[in-house]
Amino acid sequence: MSTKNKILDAADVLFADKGFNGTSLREITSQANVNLAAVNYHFGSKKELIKAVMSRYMDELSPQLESALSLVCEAELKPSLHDVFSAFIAPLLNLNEFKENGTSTFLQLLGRGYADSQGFLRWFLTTQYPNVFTNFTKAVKIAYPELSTEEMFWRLHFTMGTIVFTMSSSEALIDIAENDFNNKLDIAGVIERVIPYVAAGVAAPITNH
Amino acid sequence: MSTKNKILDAADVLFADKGFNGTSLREITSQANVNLAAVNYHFGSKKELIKAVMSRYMDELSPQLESALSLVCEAELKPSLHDVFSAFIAPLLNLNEFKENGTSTFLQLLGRGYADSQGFLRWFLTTQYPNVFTNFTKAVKIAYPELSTEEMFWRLHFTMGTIVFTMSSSEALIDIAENDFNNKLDIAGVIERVIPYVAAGVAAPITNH
DNA sequence: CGCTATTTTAAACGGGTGTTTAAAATAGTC
DNA sequence: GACTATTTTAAACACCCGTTTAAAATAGCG
Repeated sequence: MSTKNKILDAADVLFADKGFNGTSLREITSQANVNLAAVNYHFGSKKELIKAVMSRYMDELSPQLESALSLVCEAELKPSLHDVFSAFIAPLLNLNEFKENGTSTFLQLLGRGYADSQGFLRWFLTTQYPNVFTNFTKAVKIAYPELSTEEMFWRLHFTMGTIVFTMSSSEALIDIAENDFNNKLDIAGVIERVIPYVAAGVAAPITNH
Repeated sequence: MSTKNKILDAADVLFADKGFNGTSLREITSQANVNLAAVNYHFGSKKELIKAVMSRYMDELSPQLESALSLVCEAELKPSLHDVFSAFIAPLLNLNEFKENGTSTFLQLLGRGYADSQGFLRWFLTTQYPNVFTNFTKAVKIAYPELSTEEMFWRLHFTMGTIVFTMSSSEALIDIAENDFNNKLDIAGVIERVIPYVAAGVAAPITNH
């Protein structure tokens, strides 16, 4: 395997686990069994490495997500919000074939990206992969046309928050759930539980402000 | 003002803004106009300072929260989930009188605590202030008795995630919303919008797994 | 005032950080 | 096989970190 990929593989697990600021290049390179200077040689800087880690997932995910969402939009029957959110399941779970534990790693990385480094990663993702966002809002608009654009903006960000936060602490939550309820879930089980929640949240009745 | 309070006031704003790992003691002490060594003199270590920052808010918040929740539980009419979540509004907004921008600062800190430092703050809060959690689940149980304990566990954590994540990026979101919709919200406005969302999420119909 | 206890201060400590350098090793090509 | 281009390496760089030290300043009190 190339040095570049060895670094990426070591980096995304460590980044997901301990955050971007919480992971040093020395941890990454010793985990990857490569020289410290290799990161700056191949990627230029730590910041560029972070972008590369995210891009590897997004390049895999975003085409699948776009086609799944357009399938929902062009269906014969008007899709429900549950349909729209369910469109995310298959592409997300496919990341597990792309890389071991790919789904939870990616979602944890997403959570880290929103918390760390005051939003530079949010800017990177929304400017680099805008279609995912626009297609998603389009699908929601079809499923729930009464929702104003502003209300939708807020509810989609609440949804983003729910997913991202849940996944970034999913390992801890899965452990607690196993201890307290003797019910061993995996990441697919968590997704199964969060979809009805966010679908109902977005579908909440409109209140006057 | 005492050195101790000058440190606490500077620390919680910086912690909320840049995270615990992302804020150095030197930033804090120079912002507070005190000597670097004062942190270790008055608090012992950075970790203890973090606990002290959180405790200052929790000691103010948790009694109000407990009484608001018991009021909901002991009402004549069976409370709705919306009632339960609305019980949080007043105590949270009261933090603005306790300290400038107290509400959003505290909620941002909560979000940081869940992301940073692999959950030591979650442990600290749940062991130090367990009544908030038990009273809350009790209230939800009354409002929605059909929900199994396990399903409730998950939905309450989804809710926690929604709130915490939203608030930790609330400033950025408020800015975007103002630009795109010419609608200047404050933190109370965001809370007003998130309550229907989480109430509907927790109230979502039960699915079979 | 004089004495003790508390608090503040400047300086240093040991260690970790991302990044750069220049030499050594390897790969690719004529 | 010689020569260039790419990649890897060990070492150093300059800087920031949390913490500790011991002296100086201040406060409290009989």
